[in-house]
Amino acid sequence: MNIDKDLVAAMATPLVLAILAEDTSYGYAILKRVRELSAGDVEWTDGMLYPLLHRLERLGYIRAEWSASPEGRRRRNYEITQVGVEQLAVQRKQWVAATRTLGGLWGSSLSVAGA
Amino acid sequence: MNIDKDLVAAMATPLVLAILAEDTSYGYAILKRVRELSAGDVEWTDGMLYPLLHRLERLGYIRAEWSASPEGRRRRNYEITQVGVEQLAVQRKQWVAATRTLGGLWGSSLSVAGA
DNA sequence: ACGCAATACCTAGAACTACATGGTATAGAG
DNA sequence: CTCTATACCATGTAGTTCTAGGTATTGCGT
Repeated sequence: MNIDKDLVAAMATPLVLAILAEDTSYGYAILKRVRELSAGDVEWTDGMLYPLLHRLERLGYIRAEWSASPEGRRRRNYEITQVGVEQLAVQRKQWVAATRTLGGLWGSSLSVAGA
Repeated sequence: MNIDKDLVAAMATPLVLAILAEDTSYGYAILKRVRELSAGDVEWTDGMLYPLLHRLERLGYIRAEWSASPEGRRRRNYEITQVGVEQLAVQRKQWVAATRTLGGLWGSSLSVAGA
Protein backbone atom coordinates (compact mmCIF):
# COMPACT_ATOMS: atom_id res chain seq x y z
CA MET A 1 0.00 0.00 0.00
CA ASN A 2 2.54 2.62 1.09
CA ILE A 3 0.86 5.81 2.24
CA ASP A 4 1.63 9.08 0.50
CA LYS A 5 4.18 11.51 1.91
CA ASP A 6 1.65 14.26 2.61
CA LEU A 7 -0.71 11.94 4.40
CA VAL A 8 2.11 10.50 6.50
CA ALA A 9 3.10 14.06 7.45
CA ALA A 10 -0.48 14.78 8.50
CA MET A 11 -0.60 11.59 10.59
CA ALA A 12 2.74 12.06 12.28
CA THR A 13 1.83 14.29 15.20
CA PRO A 14 -1.48 12.68 16.17
CA LEU A 15 0.08 9.24 15.81
CA VAL A 16 2.94 9.95 18.21
CA LEU A 17 0.70 11.77 20.67
CA ALA A 18 -1.83 8.95 20.64
CA ILE A 19 0.87 6.33 21.24
CA LEU A 20 2.21 8.32 24.18
CA ALA A 21 -1.33 8.82 25.47
CA GLU A 22 -1.54 5.05 25.87
CA ASP A 23 1.71 4.83 27.78
CA THR A 24 5.11 6.42 28.05
CA SER A 25 7.59 5.21 25.47
CA TYR A 26 10.84 6.01 23.67
CA GLY A 27 11.98 6.61 20.12
CA TYR A 28 12.93 3.18 18.96
CA ALA A 29 9.84 1.57 20.48
CA ILE A 30 7.53 4.24 18.98
CA LEU A 31 8.99 3.49 15.58
CA LYS A 32 8.24 -0.20 15.87
CA ARG A 33 4.77 0.49 17.23
CA VAL A 34 3.95 2.67 14.23
CA ARG A 35 5.04 -0.04 11.81
CA GLU A 36 2.99 -2.57 13.72
CA LEU A 37 -0.13 -0.36 13.92
CA SER A 38 -0.09 0.60 10.26
CA ALA A 39 0.81 -2.89 9.11
CA GLY A 40 3.78 -1.44 7.25
CA ASP A 41 1.79 1.22 5.39
CA VAL A 42 3.71 3.96 7.12
CA GLU A 43 7.44 3.78 6.56
CA TRP A 44 9.28 6.00 8.95
CA THR A 45 12.97 6.14 9.49
CA ASP A 46 14.43 7.13 12.84
CA GLY A 47 15.90 10.21 11.16
CA MET A 48 12.36 11.45 10.66
CA LEU A 49 11.03 10.52 14.08
CA TYR A 50 13.65 12.08 16.34
CA PRO A 51 13.34 15.61 14.95
CA LEU A 52 9.56 15.29 15.35
CA LEU A 53 9.95 14.22 18.98
CA HIS A 54 12.19 17.20 19.59
CA ARG A 55 9.66 19.53 18.02
CA LEU A 56 6.80 18.11 20.06
CA GLU A 57 8.90 18.55 23.16
CA ARG A 58 9.70 22.13 22.23
CA LEU A 59 5.98 22.77 21.76
CA GLY A 60 5.31 21.36 25.21
CA TYR A 61 3.15 18.47 24.00
CA ILE A 62 5.51 15.86 25.44
CA ARG A 63 8.11 15.71 28.19
CA ALA A 64 11.38 13.76 28.08
CA GLU A 65 13.87 12.34 30.52
CA TRP A 66 16.77 9.95 30.26
CA SER A 67 16.01 6.53 31.69
CA ALA A 68 16.86 6.85 35.36
CA SER A 69 18.17 3.47 36.47
CA PRO A 70 20.86 2.49 33.97
CA GLU A 71 19.60 -1.03 33.48
CA GLY A 72 20.62 -1.77 29.93
CA ARG A 73 20.95 0.94 27.27
CA ARG A 74 20.33 4.59 27.87
CA ARG A 75 16.95 5.64 26.59
CA ARG A 76 15.09 8.87 26.29
CA ASN A 77 11.65 8.25 27.74
CA TYR A 78 8.75 10.40 26.56
CA GLU A 79 5.54 11.19 28.36
CA ILE A 80 2.56 13.17 27.07
CA THR A 81 1.71 16.41 28.87
CA GLN A 82 -1.68 17.94 29.64
CA VAL A 83 -1.18 20.33 26.73
CA GLY A 84 -0.36 17.33 24.55
CA VAL A 85 -3.58 15.59 25.52
CA GLU A 86 -5.54 18.69 24.58
CA GLN A 87 -3.66 19.00 21.32
CA LEU A 88 -4.45 15.38 20.50
CA ALA A 89 -8.15 16.12 20.93
CA VAL A 90 -7.83 19.12 18.60
CA GLN A 91 -6.05 17.09 15.94
CA ARG A 92 -8.67 14.41 16.20
CA LYS A 93 -11.46 16.91 15.64
CA GLN A 94 -9.62 18.22 12.60
CA TRP A 95 -9.19 14.73 11.21
CA VAL A 96 -12.90 14.11 11.62
CA ALA A 97 -13.71 17.41 9.88
CA ALA A 98 -11.35 16.58 7.01
CA THR A 99 -12.82 13.11 6.65
CA ARG A 100 -16.31 14.56 6.63
CA THR A 101 -15.39 17.01 3.88
CA LEU A 102 -13.87 14.30 1.72
CA GLY A 103 -16.63 11.88 2.67
CA GLY A 104 -19.20 14.21 1.17
CA LEU A 105 -17.51 13.79 -2.17
CA TRP A 106 -16.52 10.17 -1.84
CA GLY A 107 -19.85 8.78 -0.82
CA SER A 108 -20.68 6.72 2.20
CA SER A 109 -17.87 4.18 2.20
CA LEU A 110 -15.82 6.57 4.26
CA SER A 111 -17.82 7.56 7.27
CA VAL A 112 -17.38 9.28 10.55
CA ALA A 113 -19.29 8.11 13.59
CA GLY A 114 -19.62 10.12 16.77
CA ALA A 115 -17.35 13.06 17.62
CA MET B 1 -12.08 25.15 13.44
CA ASN B 2 -9.37 25.89 10.84
CA ILE B 3 -7.66 22.71 9.72
CA ASP B 4 -3.92 22.29 10.16
CA LYS B 5 -1.49 22.99 7.34
CA ASP B 6 -0.30 19.38 7.03
CA LEU B 7 -3.80 18.02 6.93
CA VAL B 8 -4.83 20.55 4.30
CA ALA B 9 -1.82 19.51 2.22
CA ALA B 10 -2.87 15.88 2.52
CA MET B 11 -6.43 16.72 1.46
CA ALA B 12 -5.49 18.93 -1.46
CA THR B 13 -5.03 16.37 -4.23
CA PRO B 14 -7.96 14.08 -3.40
CA LEU B 15 -10.21 17.09 -2.90
CA VAL B 16 -9.49 18.58 -6.31
CA LEU B 17 -9.67 15.22 -8.05
CA ALA B 18 -12.97 14.39 -6.37
CA ILE B 19 -14.47 17.74 -7.35
CA LEU B 20 -13.42 17.20 -10.96
CA ALA B 21 -14.74 13.64 -10.83
CA GLU B 22 -18.18 15.13 -10.22
CA ASP B 23 -17.95 17.48 -13.15
CA THR B 24 -15.47 19.54 -15.13
CA SER B 25 -14.64 22.86 -13.53
CA TYR B 26 -12.12 25.70 -13.39
CA GLY B 27 -9.86 27.30 -10.82
CA TYR B 28 -12.03 30.00 -9.39
CA ALA B 29 -15.06 27.72 -9.11
CA ILE B 30 -13.02 24.92 -7.49
CA LEU B 31 -11.85 27.38 -4.87
CA LYS B 32 -15.39 28.36 -3.99
CA ARG B 33 -16.54 24.76 -3.95
CA VAL B 34 -13.81 23.82 -1.48
CA ARG B 35 -14.84 26.61 0.87
CA GLU B 36 -18.45 25.54 0.59
CA LEU B 37 -17.72 21.82 1.12
CA SER B 38 -15.48 22.33 4.12
CA ALA B 39 -17.72 24.99 5.64
CA GLY B 40 -14.74 27.32 5.78
CA ASP B 41 -12.44 24.87 7.59
CA VAL B 42 -10.09 24.83 4.63
CA GLU B 43 -8.76 28.22 3.68
CA TRP B 44 -7.12 28.15 0.30
CA THR B 45 -5.91 31.09 -1.69
CA ASP B 46 -5.76 30.98 -5.46
CA GLY B 47 -1.97 31.28 -5.20
CA MET B 48 -1.99 27.81 -3.66
CA LEU B 49 -4.56 26.23 -5.96
CA TYR B 50 -3.18 27.12 -9.38
CA PRO B 51 0.25 25.58 -8.84
CA LEU B 52 -1.52 22.42 -7.63
CA LEU B 53 -3.66 22.32 -10.76
CA HIS B 54 -0.54 22.68 -12.90
CA ARG B 55 1.15 19.86 -11.02
CA LEU B 56 -1.85 17.57 -11.38
CA GLU B 57 -1.91 18.37 -15.08
CA ARG B 58 1.79 17.61 -15.38
CA LEU B 59 1.18 14.28 -13.65
CA GLY B 60 -1.57 13.49 -16.13
CA TYR B 61 -4.35 13.32 -13.53
CA ILE B 62 -6.28 16.16 -15.13
CA ARG B 63 -6.52 17.73 -18.58
CA ALA B 64 -6.99 21.42 -19.32
CA GLU B 65 -8.22 23.57 -22.15
CA TRP B 66 -9.14 27.20 -22.53
CA SER B 67 -12.86 27.78 -22.71
CA ALA B 68 -13.67 27.41 -26.41
CA SER B 69 -16.46 29.83 -27.19
CA PRO B 70 -15.41 33.18 -25.73
CA GLU B 71 -18.71 33.85 -24.01
CA GLY B 72 -17.63 36.02 -21.13
CA ARG B 73 -14.24 35.70 -19.48
CA ARG B 74 -11.54 33.31 -20.60
CA ARG B 75 -11.36 30.30 -18.34
CA ARG B 76 -9.13 27.29 -18.07
CA ASN B 77 -11.45 24.31 -17.86
CA TYR B 78 -10.21 21.16 -16.17
CA GLU B 79 -11.36 17.61 -16.68
CA ILE B 80 -10.25 14.50 -14.79
CA THR B 81 -8.46 11.83 -16.84
CA GLN B 82 -8.67 8.06 -16.56
CA VAL B 83 -5.35 8.10 -14.72
CA GLY B 84 -6.77 10.74 -12.41
CA VAL B 85 -9.79 8.59 -11.60
CA GLU B 86 -7.49 5.72 -10.74
CA GLN B 87 -5.31 7.98 -8.64
CA LEU B 88 -8.36 9.20 -6.77
CA ALA B 89 -9.22 5.62 -5.86
CA VAL B 90 -5.66 5.07 -4.63
CA GLN B 91 -5.76 8.20 -2.50
CA ARG B 92 -9.07 7.16 -1.05
CA LYS B 93 -7.70 3.76 -0.06
CA GLN B 94 -4.77 5.48 1.59
CA TRP B 95 -7.05 7.81 3.50
CA VAL B 96 -9.04 4.85 4.73
CA ALA B 97 -5.85 3.05 5.79
CA ALA B 98 -4.61 6.12 7.62
CA THR B 99 -7.95 6.58 9.36
CA ARG B 100 -7.95 2.93 10.36
CA THR B 101 -4.46 3.23 11.84
CA LEU B 102 -5.39 6.30 13.84
CA GLY B 103 -8.78 4.86 14.67
CA GLY B 104 -7.12 1.93 16.38
CA LEU B 105 -5.56 4.36 18.81
CA TRP B 106 -8.42 6.80 19.06
CA GLY B 107 -11.14 4.33 19.82
CA SER B 108 -14.38 3.84 18.01
CA SER B 109 -15.53 7.42 17.55
CA LEU B 110 -13.57 7.58 14.32
CA SER B 111 -14.59 4.66 12.21
CA VAL B 112 -14.29 3.41 8.69
CA ALA B 113 -17.14 1.60 7.03
CA GLY B 114 -16.78 -0.37 3.84
CA ALA B 115 -13.79 -0.03 1.49
C1' DA C 1 37.30 -13.54 21.82
C1' DC C 2 35.45 -11.59 17.83
C1' DG C 3 32.27 -9.94 14.50
C1' DC C 4 27.68 -8.96 13.19
C1' DA C 5 23.01 -7.55 13.93
C1' DA C 6 19.93 -5.24 16.70
C1' DT C 7 19.12 -1.60 19.79
C1' DA C 8 19.30 3.35 20.70
C1' DC C 9 20.11 8.02 19.84
C1' DC C 10 21.32 12.22 17.16
C1' DT C 11 22.60 16.08 13.36
C1' DA C 12 24.02 18.61 9.10
C1' DG C 13 22.81 20.27 4.99
C1' DA C 14 21.08 19.37 0.39
C1' DA C 15 16.86 19.19 -1.73
C1' DC C 16 12.56 20.43 -1.95
C1' DT C 17 8.12 23.04 -1.28
C1' DA C 18 4.76 26.29 0.07
C1' DC C 19 2.72 30.57 -0.05
C1' DA C 20 2.57 35.52 0.34
C1' DT C 21 2.89 38.95 -2.74
C1' DG C 22 2.25 41.19 -6.71
C1' DG C 23 0.95 41.17 -11.46
C1' DT C 24 -2.53 41.08 -15.70
C1' DA C 25 -7.07 41.51 -17.49
C1' DT C 26 -12.37 41.52 -18.22
C1' DA C 27 -17.32 42.14 -16.67
C1' DG C 28 -20.81 44.23 -14.36
C1' DA C 29 -22.87 47.19 -10.80
C1' DG C 30 -23.76 51.68 -9.08
C1' DC D 1 -15.68 55.84 -14.48
C1' DT D 2 -14.66 53.56 -10.43
C1' DC D 3 -15.03 49.65 -7.56
C1' DT D 4 -15.74 44.82 -6.76
C1' DA D 5 -15.89 40.27 -8.38
C1' DT D 6 -14.25 37.17 -11.59
C1' DA D 7 -10.27 34.79 -13.57
C1' DC D 8 -5.64 33.51 -14.19
C1' DC D 9 -0.54 33.25 -13.29
C1' DA D 10 4.82 33.66 -11.70
C1' DT D 11 8.52 34.52 -8.48
C1' DG D 12 11.49 34.52 -4.49
C1' DT D 13 12.21 33.51 0.03
C1' DA D 14 11.41 31.41 4.06
C1' DG D 15 10.76 27.45 5.66
C1' DT D 16 10.65 22.29 6.19
C1' DT D 17 11.90 17.49 5.24
C1' DC D 18 14.50 13.59 4.97
C1' DT D 19 18.69 11.42 3.32
C1' DA D 20 22.97 10.30 4.71
C1' DG D 21 26.02 9.82 8.00
C1' DG D 22 27.64 9.57 12.76
C1' DT D 23 28.18 7.49 17.85
C1' DA D 24 27.70 3.90 21.17
C1' DT D 25 25.92 -0.33 23.69
C1' DT D 26 24.17 -5.11 24.00
C1' DG D 27 23.75 -9.78 22.89
C1' DC D 28 24.16 -13.73 19.95
C1' DG D 29 26.57 -17.08 17.25
C1' DT D 30 30.77 -19.44 16.53
